[in-house]
Amino acid sequence: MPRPSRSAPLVHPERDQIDLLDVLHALSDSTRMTIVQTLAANPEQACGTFPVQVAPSTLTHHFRVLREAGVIRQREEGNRRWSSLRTDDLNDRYPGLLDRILQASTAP
Amino acid sequence: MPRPSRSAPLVHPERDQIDLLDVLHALSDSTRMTIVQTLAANPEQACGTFPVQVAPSTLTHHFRVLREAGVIRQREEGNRRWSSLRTDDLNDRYPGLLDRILQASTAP
DNA sequence: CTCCTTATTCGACGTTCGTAGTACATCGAA
DNA sequence: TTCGATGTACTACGAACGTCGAATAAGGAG
Repeated sequence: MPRPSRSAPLVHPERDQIDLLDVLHALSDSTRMTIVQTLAANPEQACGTFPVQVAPSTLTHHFRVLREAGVIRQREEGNRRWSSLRTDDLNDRYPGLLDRILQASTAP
Repeated sequence: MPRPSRSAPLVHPERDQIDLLDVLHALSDSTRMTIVQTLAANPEQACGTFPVQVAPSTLTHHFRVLREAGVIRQREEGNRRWSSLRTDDLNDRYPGLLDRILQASTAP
């Protein structure tokens, strides 16, 4: 099936359904960590504007992993898909976790 | 090869060599998370005394993943292998990370 | 010494993962 | 309308993962 656009809405877990192990797994990949770091600096960003060197289909896969883990939220606008960190939801469910991980990701 | 005991020492990464993505990956498995939670409550514990329902060889595998990620330290004493959290090393390299993850792991 | 406990290595199995190529649908501009 | 840009779905493949059983080795108790 091609891109469903308006027919099939994007799947996002509820705040209370976010699973810690899924979050940790989602963040344990270098490409996805780069995506999250980029989103931490830019509140909202289109898919194709991330500094990663992977094929577009691979990028789609990583965005889905992050989205289904509850780390990011995606919304469609025209032809683009905008991604943003679910900072509030994550801070509410796992206080301070995201900040610590992002801080740790900058260690040498 | 059977257990090398004294010949091949256990492999532990140096404090500065601990990689965040390896840590997150190590903690993204439920069995290993249970191990870490148990070690957080008990300072040192023998391998066979953890509340997990897996085969001994599987347990050995999980301990190796945690050890090579730098999450735990293992030392041999007689016939037993004692495991402990590398709390100081982790706190020094990634301040607060372990505490946040452990705190998050208790969320309903 | 013999036996049991502890924990390992090895090999095997299914599953999941990261990656890419191809085809395709949508949008916007020329 | 045509065309390019954007991003996805599907498919496939090799690698890594979680799991286990069997064989093995070392230590401790009898």
